Amino acid sequence: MLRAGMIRRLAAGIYNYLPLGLRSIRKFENIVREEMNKADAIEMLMPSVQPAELWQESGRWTFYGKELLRFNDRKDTEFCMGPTHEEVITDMVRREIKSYRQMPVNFYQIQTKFRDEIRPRFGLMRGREFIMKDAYSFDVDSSAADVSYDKMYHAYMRIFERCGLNFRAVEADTGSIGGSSSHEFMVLADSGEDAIVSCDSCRYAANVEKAESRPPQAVSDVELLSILKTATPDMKAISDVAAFLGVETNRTIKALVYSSGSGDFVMALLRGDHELNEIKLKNSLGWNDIRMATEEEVQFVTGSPTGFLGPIGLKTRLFVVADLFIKGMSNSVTGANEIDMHFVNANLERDFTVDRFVDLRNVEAGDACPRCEAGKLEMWRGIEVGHVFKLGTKYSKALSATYLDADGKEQTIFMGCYGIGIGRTVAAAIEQNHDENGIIFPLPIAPFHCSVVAVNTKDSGVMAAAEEIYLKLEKLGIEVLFDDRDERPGVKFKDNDLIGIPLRIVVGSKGLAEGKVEVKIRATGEVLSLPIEDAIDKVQQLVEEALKHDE
RNA sequence: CGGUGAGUAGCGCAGCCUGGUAGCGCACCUGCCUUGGGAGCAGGGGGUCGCUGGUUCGAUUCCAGUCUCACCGACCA
Repeated sequence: MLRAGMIRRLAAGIYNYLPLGLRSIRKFENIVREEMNKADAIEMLMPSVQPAELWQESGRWTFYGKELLRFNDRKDTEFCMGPTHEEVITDMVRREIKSYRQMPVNFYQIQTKFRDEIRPRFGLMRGREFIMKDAYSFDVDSSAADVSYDKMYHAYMRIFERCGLNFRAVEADTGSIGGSSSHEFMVLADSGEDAIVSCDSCRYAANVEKAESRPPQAVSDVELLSILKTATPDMKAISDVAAFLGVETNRTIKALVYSSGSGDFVMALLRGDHELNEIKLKNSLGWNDIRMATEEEVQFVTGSPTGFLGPIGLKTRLFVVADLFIKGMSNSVTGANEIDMHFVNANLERDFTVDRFVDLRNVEAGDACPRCEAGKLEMWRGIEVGHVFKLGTKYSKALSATYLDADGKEQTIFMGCYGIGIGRTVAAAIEQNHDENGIIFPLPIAPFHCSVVAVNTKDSGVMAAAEEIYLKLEKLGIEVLFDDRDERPGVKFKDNDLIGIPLRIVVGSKGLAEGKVEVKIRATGEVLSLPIEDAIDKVQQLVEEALKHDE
């Protein structure tokens, strides 16, 4: 986008939207608006500056951390730049909605938000200031909220389908927004920041952060060998230990110590060749924060340096959670909590105990699908462009947003919230659709549908024909960019390719002598030499086809 | 916040080690020429060398501090 002159950086993570970029953004906004309206959501606009007291009321003033940009006004009252609007909308709704008869209702807005990201990058993909569509639904109870959620889910499907994007809706972790369940909408692109999996035979799809792993049936009747303590000098990594002892890494158990940041520690056990999913661990413990324990902390709680940790012979009482796969393991290798020592033939129950079994590992490509018998998981990279949440009563309770039901009893409102990163979606569309010459915009969000290039601006015949075509197309409601710059043809072609206009009509003196112009389709590279009127018809037909969508 | 690197013309860079009044490519302006895939020739404009202080007769260059940015890690639509 930077190269194509669509945006320009003003400060770290903060961008100017140039005319071309803005056109694309507006295009997408309008698609979002149409589909939201169609799904019975009502547009409104909330301020980007929000009072601290609302955030204190919901408890997120302290919870949200540093990416909430805070500041004081002249009276020293605290404010923040809104990173999201749950508090504001809930505050509004608790004043306005009093009766079950006022629901269901869904409000949305397209607003600039600000999150003071630690590390903004990739242009609009992860800016600090960004445009977002957010919607909030309010319902009388959980099942009504599910209906609202489904409506939004399907509206989102339509939105991204209309943009011609290759995407997946996946189950996701709810992060700091909270709530009971959520789906993310992921545009598939190799440069995506998120890893997602989908089943090759059923409809299961999830973010790797969330994706469930299915352990194999526990193998019974394995002869338990007697446990042995063995010297493993300087063997810290699982691969080293396994190689040294001559076993596969999947016969080893690795132990990791994590800290809540507020004095709590936990030991997590995983099969040696598996990877810990910190989010699963965090959620299973109900912690707000999680980080790996430091070398000193590990020494303190286990009495051993890292690299030789295990569940046997811990120095202090430590809560031990184990991945589900641990259940099925026997005669395993594990650290002895002593420098340069490991146990072999360690067995659950006999040699060590586990406080809780939880799904802790990251799934991998090829894993069995957690939902169906036949399926295997495939892995993709994706860019998160939309996210829908069932919030339940998290905010309505905190801010006491209630209504009176048919019996006149006070009830808590059930909420849902639904976001789409506007700028990010446009950026993701480009990420998914480009080649070495530049952007290949899907027509519905391209800044223009078609361009008209006059090869030689000094040739009055060419200019007249080009202008005529331009005017005729405009009259047909097609968005046309007229490139009448006095530049060499090569320059104009390159620029057209770069900014990704889907269709291009080239008017040159040679073709014009035969009454023909050229229509080029950016996506396929297809070139058609047609008489002027046919070319116009062709463009109109292609544009209509691309904009068509189910009502 | 941690690690790394960089701030010199609009953009990309050189110069700095070994102090002596700043240069290259692209872009820009003028003229000629050229017009189907980023042409050519000639001429021209443009810099408080990130900022502050120090050393020195003299600092883009050496020293100290400071700010900003980029890349890599933990957070996120």
